[in-house]
Amino acid sequence: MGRAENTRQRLQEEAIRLFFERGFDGVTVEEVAAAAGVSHMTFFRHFPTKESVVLDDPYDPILGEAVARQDPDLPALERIRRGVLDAWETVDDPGDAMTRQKIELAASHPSLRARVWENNRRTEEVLIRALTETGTPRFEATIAAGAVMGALTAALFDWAERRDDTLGGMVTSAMELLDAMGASR
Amino acid sequence: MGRAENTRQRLQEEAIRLFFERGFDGVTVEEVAAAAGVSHMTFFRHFPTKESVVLDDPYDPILGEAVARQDPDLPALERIRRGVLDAWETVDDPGDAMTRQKIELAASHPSLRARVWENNRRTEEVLIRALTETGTPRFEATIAAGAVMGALTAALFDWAERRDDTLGGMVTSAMELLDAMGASR
DNA sequence: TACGGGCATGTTAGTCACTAACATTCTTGA
DNA sequence: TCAAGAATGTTAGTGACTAACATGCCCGTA
Repeated sequence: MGRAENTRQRLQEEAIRLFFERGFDGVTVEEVAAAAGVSHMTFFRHFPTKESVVLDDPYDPILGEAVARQDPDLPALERIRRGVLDAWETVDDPGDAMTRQKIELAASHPSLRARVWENNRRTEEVLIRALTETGTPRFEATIAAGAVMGALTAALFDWAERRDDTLGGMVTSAMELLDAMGASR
Repeated sequence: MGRAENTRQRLQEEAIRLFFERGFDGVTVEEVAAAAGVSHMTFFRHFPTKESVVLDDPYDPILGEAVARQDPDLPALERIRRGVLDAWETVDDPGDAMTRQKIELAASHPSLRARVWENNRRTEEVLIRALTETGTPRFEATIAAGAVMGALTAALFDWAERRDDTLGGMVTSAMELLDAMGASR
């Protein structure tokens, strides 16, 4: 691990620790940088915004590939739904303490939640591309991607507040519910 | 219209005009305030953030009531879907120029999009309440609300970029698509 | 009409996220 | 060992937003 990588990791750990202790607004970037033993400029060289030190998860490519892998004859919503479940199994243990803390933090503060949605936008674009490249009309792909990401994110924030299930269990039951919802017509 | 109301409206009109001319980042709050003939403090007394001068639409209660009105025996997703369509008809002409400009602006800039999502959160809570009060389990209501708002917002941003339909037409076909998606199992 | 109280606004002086420009110190390969 | 080049530091900003306090304006009432 190079010097930069090491600094980056220290910044992230100290940031999350401090945000948990005193809240996101209760800690300045200066303080995070000081705790990691660097100046505030170094913080911003590693993370473009204060929020991004909490939210830096690059799931997108895995998700896109998993969706692209589904049977093209299935409806769009179903392909994304199955892709999400497949991708979930691929990822190496997202149930660790650090990830849980990040999700809790993200759910706890407006400006962090807002960034989560902005990240989702990138993910939605990946999903839309995976679908349209296999024949789904663009608008349909857009709606399906929005619906799944909306449901998933709502579930994630709900989970962060209540935590009465594992992360994986929550994702699975969210997708199952979404599946069952359409079944009544 | 009182003095305050008048100031507020001037601020909003000047803000949207300037944001369109020079971009959201190309205009400072100072400049918006100056254009409206007030100081920057007055701006912040009327709008809590720079973003909120663009995003101040209180649809939520109408939507909540429309959803609550639907047949409780229908599945959650379907009740929200129908509620959205009903509420759309209730609202007095949301297809006017100002609204269109606001949506275009909102779609055009990351920090504005982020606020849209944060507003959606309030709307989702209203939807969840309307559903749970008529017997839908909480988690199911959460997923359904997230899915519909996710689909709707994705459609809205897509529309802002392409504008090859009316707003109302887009909302209707988005809801129809969402409806048709579940139909295949 | 004068006045008094409350509401809308102004002034000033901050804090904090974030950026640009330039200087300094490590680190690494030839 | 000695340059690059990478990583970091320093300094001086800009701009969103806040707190505290001062001023001006509009209203009903005496």
